[in-house]
Amino acid sequence: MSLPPLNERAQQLLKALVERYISEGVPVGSRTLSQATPFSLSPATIRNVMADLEAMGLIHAPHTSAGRVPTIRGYRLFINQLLTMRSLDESQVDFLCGELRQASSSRQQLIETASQMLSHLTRFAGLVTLPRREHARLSQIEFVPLSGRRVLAILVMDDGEVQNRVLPVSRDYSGSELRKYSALLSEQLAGQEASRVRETLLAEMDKVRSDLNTLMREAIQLTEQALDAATPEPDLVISGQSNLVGLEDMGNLARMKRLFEAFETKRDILHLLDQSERAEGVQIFIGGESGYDPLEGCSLIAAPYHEQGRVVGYLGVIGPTRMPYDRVIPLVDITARLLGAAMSPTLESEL
Amino acid sequence: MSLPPLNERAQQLLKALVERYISEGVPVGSRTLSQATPFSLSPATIRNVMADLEAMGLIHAPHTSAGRVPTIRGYRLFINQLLTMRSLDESQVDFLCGELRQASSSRQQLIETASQMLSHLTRFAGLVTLPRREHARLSQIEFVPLSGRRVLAILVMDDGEVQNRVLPVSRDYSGSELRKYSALLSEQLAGQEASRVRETLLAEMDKVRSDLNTLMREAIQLTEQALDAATPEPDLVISGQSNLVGLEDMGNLARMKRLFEAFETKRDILHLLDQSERAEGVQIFIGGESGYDPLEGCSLIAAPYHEQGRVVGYLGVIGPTRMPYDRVIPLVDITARLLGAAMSPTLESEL
DNA sequence: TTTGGCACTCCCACTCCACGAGTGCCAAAC
DNA sequence: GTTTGGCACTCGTGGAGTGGGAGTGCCAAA
Repeated sequence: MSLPPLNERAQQLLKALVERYISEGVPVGSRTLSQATPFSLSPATIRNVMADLEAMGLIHAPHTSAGRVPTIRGYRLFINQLLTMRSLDESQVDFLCGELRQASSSRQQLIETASQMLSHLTRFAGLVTLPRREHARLSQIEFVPLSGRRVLAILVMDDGEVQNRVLPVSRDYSGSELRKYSALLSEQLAGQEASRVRETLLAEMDKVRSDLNTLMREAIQLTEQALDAATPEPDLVISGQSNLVGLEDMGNLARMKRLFEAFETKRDILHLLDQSERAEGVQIFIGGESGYDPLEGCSLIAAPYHEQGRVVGYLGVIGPTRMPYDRVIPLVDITARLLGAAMSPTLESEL
Repeated sequence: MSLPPLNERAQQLLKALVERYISEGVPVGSRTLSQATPFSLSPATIRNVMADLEAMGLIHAPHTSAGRVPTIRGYRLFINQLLTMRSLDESQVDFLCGELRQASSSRQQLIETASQMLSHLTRFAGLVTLPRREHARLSQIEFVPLSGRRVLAILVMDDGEVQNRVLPVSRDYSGSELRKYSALLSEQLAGQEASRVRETLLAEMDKVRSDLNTLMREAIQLTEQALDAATPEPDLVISGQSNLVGLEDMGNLARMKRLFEAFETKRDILHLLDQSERAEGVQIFIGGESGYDPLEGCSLIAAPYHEQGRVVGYLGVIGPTRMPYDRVIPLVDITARLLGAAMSPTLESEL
């Protein structure tokens, strides 16, 4: 697969070509490149090199008498080895910081702000997954009676996250009865990780099965129902989709339609983001590289973000494959850090 | 403005023309119309009538030798006076019913399902506003201590709606202290309409101002903070936006971009929906009729939906102005009714 | 190994043209 | 007075043809 390593000159020429193509959006010819490059080589020499690069599948000519355009493999090599990052615009970082700080009172708001910032600062689409709450600790359970054989269950996590759900039940419960259950269970379960609660419940259930302690039994049943109902789908906040409408290099309408369908489904994009689990830093998916069709012509720049030192979600940017990676990558990186910091107030000194 | 009323024949011709244009999407000529119309008139006669219709601003020729296309005024007349509704497809109604029933356990789910159904059944974009909860009654207030001088306030409404918010506070509160406040306030406020609670609080505050009853004072202050924070923006759920991508008669990309920006902003569309407050039934906004630019080329079919006999929100469809009104209008109508029924379980017999 | 030269290819924008659909108008027919 | 057929006219559409320009590959000379 990987051919003999490129020599220095070929690398520099590829770099110049990709940069030029990204900034201009037009196939790059040998003449152009000979002017834009530091070693003064004649167009003819450059043509020879370009022929090699094409043979290696790094660049490609749309037609005989056009310049060259990077292939996906070319972009990949460029990003992995040749890209020199731009330093972040300080005013942008300040802006980002400020907006996140302002939104830091609510988790939901924080996520939405981060997504909007990503789209606003890149002029592409911003994505942020909602944080996984597996490791949050249960702090309190409340049951509230509703009319018509329904009970409202409220699970409060120690970080202020609240999940609630209406449970259909088989008989009416009084408020005071439910308060008893709440007290009973809060005592039993408070401080446990939500993911552990189920086990504890099962164990507890075993204990009381033969028992005639129906009170405890009902309490446990209610809680199980609540847990079942309250485990939410992982979700995704997308902003600035409209930025992608009418970008000339997003290709034809049919492709754009598929992309927007993917935005609505969310599922596949979430799945893709999860793949960046392995890596710690910024990950880049180019075009349909990952076998995911709707992203053809697009790239996804993604990074995990942390809370209390644990990866809880991902954020990123979707834009055309021909995007200024040198600006976008650092931006995604810093946004992930800042969001993490904003979500872990005790560790705010981290940055 | 409104010229002498059209005679029967002109009306029928206009009707035929609009129907034809909606189904074919191509300017309609006199020859075509003469074949498609019951009274057998020659093309020449029809041309005379069409000249009249054009003079009245009801139809319009894109260029000299093209057929005619309805103007906005033409569509308006068609919809108000000439349109014959199609009866609903029974299998569609069944489907709709089933999906809504399945989602009826959660309000949020119900809204999302309704929106998706609208977009799925029309193949355009579906909109549903979140229900206004002004008249919901407060059922319970809870405060939960969090780390770092933060308190979580939870407002539970009697219909199972829960609003919660993290409040930054000036000192740490203990759980037992907060429980006292909860009890105090729930007693005081439970059963009141949320919109009234603020008044009550103000009155109460007056009473205790000079008093040294700091407990009550703090409780009131916390509640006020919670109320301030918990009044959510009215929001809008949009589905099937991608259905509008690449619809040939949505015009150019720039227009589509504006439309998608409007979808992201939501505010203006919400505002527009609110205008249908006056009317009880289905309302139709054609193109930029309402002076709202981004909808140029589109129409909005909207209807209010009810809960317990009160209008609490709106739903509708956005599609190209050239849409099959005879199918979409009844669909929006029935969806509004079904959603209302699903949200008012006690009145389920309504349908 | 690099370079200049040269023939070649292909896209793009432009023009020209024929065709067809549809119109407006007029005079004849009903 | 209304309806109709006829006719000249207009205009968009699509295909063919054309010249220019950009860029290439290859070759022979430096």
